[in-house]
Amino acid sequence: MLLAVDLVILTLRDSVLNVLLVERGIEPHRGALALPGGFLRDREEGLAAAARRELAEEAGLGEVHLEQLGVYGEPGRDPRDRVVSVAYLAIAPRLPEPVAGTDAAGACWKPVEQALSPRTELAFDHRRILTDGVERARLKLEHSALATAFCGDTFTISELQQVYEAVWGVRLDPRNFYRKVQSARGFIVAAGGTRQTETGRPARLFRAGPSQVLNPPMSRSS
Amino acid sequence: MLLAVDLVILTLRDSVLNVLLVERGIEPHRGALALPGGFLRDREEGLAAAARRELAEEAGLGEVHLEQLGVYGEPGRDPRDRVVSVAYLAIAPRLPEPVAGTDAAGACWKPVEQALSPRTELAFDHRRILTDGVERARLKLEHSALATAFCGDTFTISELQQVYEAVWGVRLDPRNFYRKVQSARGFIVAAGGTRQTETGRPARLFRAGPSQVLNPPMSRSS
DNA sequence: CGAATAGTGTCTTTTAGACAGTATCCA
DNA sequence: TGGATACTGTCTAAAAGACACTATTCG
Repeated sequence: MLLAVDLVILTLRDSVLNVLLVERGIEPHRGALALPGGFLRDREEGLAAAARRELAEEAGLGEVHLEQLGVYGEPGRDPRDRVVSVAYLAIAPRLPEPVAGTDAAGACWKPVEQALSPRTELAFDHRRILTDGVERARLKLEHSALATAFCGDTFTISELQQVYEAVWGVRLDPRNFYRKVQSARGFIVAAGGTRQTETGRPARLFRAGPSQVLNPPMSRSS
Repeated sequence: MLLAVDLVILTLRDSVLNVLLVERGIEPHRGALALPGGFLRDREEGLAAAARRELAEEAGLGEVHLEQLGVYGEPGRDPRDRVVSVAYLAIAPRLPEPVAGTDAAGACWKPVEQALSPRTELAFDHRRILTDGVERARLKLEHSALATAFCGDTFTISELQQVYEAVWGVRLDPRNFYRKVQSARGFIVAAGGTRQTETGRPARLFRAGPSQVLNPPMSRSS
C-alpha cells in the first residue's frame, strides 16, 4: 500500500481561475496531464509536510494557503498498486510568470474550465479531485477569508472582487461589494497608501484582516 | 505504514448530542476511551467500505449518513507504527437503546460535552478528530439537510428543532423555526399523519426532502 | 376548564440589491 | 475637458426576528 500526496493549486491569471498541471513523463497515463504530487518520501514525513515539499519542488511556491481536501483511496484508481492519495488544496497569489525554477519541467497553469472540459484528459481520478477542490474553494469564499489568499500581501478592493467573480463565475456590483467587504468585520484592514491603475482614481490598499470566518458571509448574487 | 479508519458517530439522546466511544482493551492507551475504528482489512477494501464495515461491526448501525472527515497522519500519533487514519463522520437517528448486538462490548454513548471535557481521556489524537467532527456537523446544519439524518424516517418539526438546539447549543423560537424549515424548499416534505406527544396538539409528520443544500440557510440565532 | 404543544398572522428591524451621485486620477 | 475607476449615499424590496393569536389535544 502506497501513500501519496496530490495538490490542487489554484491561482488567478488575467482574471481567470487557473490550476497547475504537470505532464506525466512516465506510465501510467504517460503524456496525460495530472495534478502535481508524489509519494511520501520517508516513513517519518508528515502529510502536510509532504504537501509543502511538493509545493516547493513542483511549483516553486513557498508561503501559500494550504488545506487538506480529502482522501482518495478507492482500489483500482492506480493500476500499478493500491495507492491512497491525500489531496491538498493550495491557493496562490498571482505569480510573476508561469512557474520559475520548477522541478517538473512540464508544469503549466491551465484555466480550470479548460482543464475540466471533456476534451482534456486528466490522469487517474484527478478530474474528480480537481472538481472537489474547485467546489471547496467556491464554498469557502462565501464564509471565510480565503479570497485574500488569491491576492498579494496588499490588494485593492476591486482586485478582491475579481477573485470572487473569477471563482464564482458571476458579475458583482462594485459599489455593493465595496460596502460588503468593509462591513464584514476583520475581513480586510486598511494598509495605507494607494495603488495606481491604468486609468481612474487610485484605489486604497488593504491587507488580510484577523478574521478567518466571515460575518456576514458574502453573497453569490449581484 | 498502516491505514486505519476511525468513526465519529453522533446521535441525539434525550436532546443531548452523544458520540459513540469504545473502551480500549489493548495497548496502547489500554483502558482509555477511543473512537470506534480499525485497520483496513485487506488490500482491496475501499475506504468508505471499511467505514461501513466498522459501523456495522462496532455499532450495529446500517443505513446512516456517512461522510469523510479528514486524514490524520502525523508521525507519532500512534506509538507502535506509522498509522494514517481516515476519519469518517456518521450521523445516526436516535436508537432504541445503547448499542444492540455490538462486537465491541465496551461501546457506549457519551455526551459530546462530557467526552471533550478535560477530565475524559481519549486515546491517540481522537480528541482532535472528535472536535473536528462536531465542528463539521455544526457547520453543515446551517447549509445542508444534515439535520434530518439525526431523525428517524418520519419526524415532527419540533423534533427537527431539537436537533438544531442540541448540536448548536442554542434555543430557537419554535414559531420562526417552523416557518423557516417550511420555506427552505426541498428540505422537508409532508409525510401525512400526525404523531401524538405527551401533551398538546398532535404534530404533523414530515420526511427528508430531495434537497441536500438549504436555501435559504438556517440561522444559529433566535 | 386549564395546561401544553402545534401552527398561523403580523409587525418591526435589519439586510440585500439597485442605482444616483461625488471624488480623483490620466490623457 | 472627458473618460475611467474609486468611493459614498439613498431608496426599495426582501428577509430575520419578536411576539400575539388560534387550533387541538389530554386530563
